[in-house]
Amino acid sequence: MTETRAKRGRPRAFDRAAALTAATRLFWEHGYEATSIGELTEAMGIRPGSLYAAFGDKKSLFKEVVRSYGRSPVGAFMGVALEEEPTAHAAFTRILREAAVIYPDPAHPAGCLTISAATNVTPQDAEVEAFLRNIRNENLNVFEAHLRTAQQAGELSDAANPRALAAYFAAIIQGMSQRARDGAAAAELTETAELALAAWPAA
Amino acid sequence: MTETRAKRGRPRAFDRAAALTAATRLFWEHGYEATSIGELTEAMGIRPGSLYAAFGDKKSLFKEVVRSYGRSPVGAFMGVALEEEPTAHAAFTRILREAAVIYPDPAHPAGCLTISAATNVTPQDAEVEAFLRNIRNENLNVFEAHLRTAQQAGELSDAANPRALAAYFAAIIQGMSQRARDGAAAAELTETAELALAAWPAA
DNA sequence: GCCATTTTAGAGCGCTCGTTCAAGAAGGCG
DNA sequence: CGCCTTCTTGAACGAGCGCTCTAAAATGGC
Repeated sequence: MTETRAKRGRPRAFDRAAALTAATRLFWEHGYEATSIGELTEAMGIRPGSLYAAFGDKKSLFKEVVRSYGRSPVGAFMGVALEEEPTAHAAFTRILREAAVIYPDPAHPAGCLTISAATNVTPQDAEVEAFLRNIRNENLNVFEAHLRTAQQAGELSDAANPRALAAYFAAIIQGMSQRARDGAAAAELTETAELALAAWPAA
Repeated sequence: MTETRAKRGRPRAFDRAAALTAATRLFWEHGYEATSIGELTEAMGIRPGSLYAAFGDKKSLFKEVVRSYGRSPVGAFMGVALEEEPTAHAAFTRILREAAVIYPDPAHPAGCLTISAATNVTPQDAEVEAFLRNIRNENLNVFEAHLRTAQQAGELSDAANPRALAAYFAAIIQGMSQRARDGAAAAELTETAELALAAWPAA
């Protein structure tokens, strides 16, 4: 399913990973419904038949894009910070500071794909909207769990509310993504990150 | 242009304001492109010809919806708070606390129309996206001007950065709107608002 | 060398989109 | 009343949508 070497049949003439990257860029920039199959095939350098043979329908392609994005450096930096930093405070500090630099990076479309790629959607694509919403709410649960663990370890004041703090960080991150899409530069977002960190409960 | 009494000709058979409200609800819920003329005419209780005669094309209708929303209680609460509260701190406290209650209010679609109604858009409707983005960035400028004035009046520490503080509040408000659309209740958003207010610079 | 298998290119499917048009209906005004 | 103006209705326009189909082309296995 992942990288099975085709034995029989005509070999694929295009780079599947490169095509997926091109699709990612389009969905990231314009969102799910505002990206047409025609734009996708042109950017991916293939014809519709090849797209449907390699990725299934548009919905499947989008979900594969989202999964691939979640494994990429830009999409996974939060999980990496939570894993690598020794304390919760260090982890969230790093998350906000990195988001401030990553979100407006001109090397890719602004903001976070998971946050902004399926916000305006027709009723028949509500499933796609829910797919991303579930990821966002699951990330919030990861934040909460991490903060709760930190509290039990004594890193975080007993008076603090892990769920409330997690929701606060989720909101500021989503806001920073939106601001990046509205043109905010890394300098502004870094100031926002520093101000946001003032909410960390006093020891 | 606003409410000119029609003198000659067949009178309009529908309530223009009620139709605008119905359109507002749809655009608010699904966004600009994900709302079709067919859905609009059905919700407004009119036929396409009547829509085009009364509101112009889809873009014009949307812009009128946005302007009308900006004059409604839900759309204007920030400006009201800035105008009514005696200090900048009181104003932003009120803005965040009210947003926490208004955004998830089930009496209307979740979140802020200006923030979320044109985020995913095809290239040919980029103008509509820019129309909302300009409003958001203009609101940010209003925040900054208000904070700058407060600083000159001695309400805000000289060490504070009005632009950075304005951008921070803009980000948290946009994040709260997104969280409301993701299902966050007033209780969670109120906690977020209180945490966000911790960023206010010490006197 | 042929067959089975897979991918390719390109045309085209049914459907919905935003928008327009022609004809009829409903009021004010002479 | 009959005219002028405006609104309503319902059908229809061209364009683009997601997706599929047919044939030809390109490989490995026998």
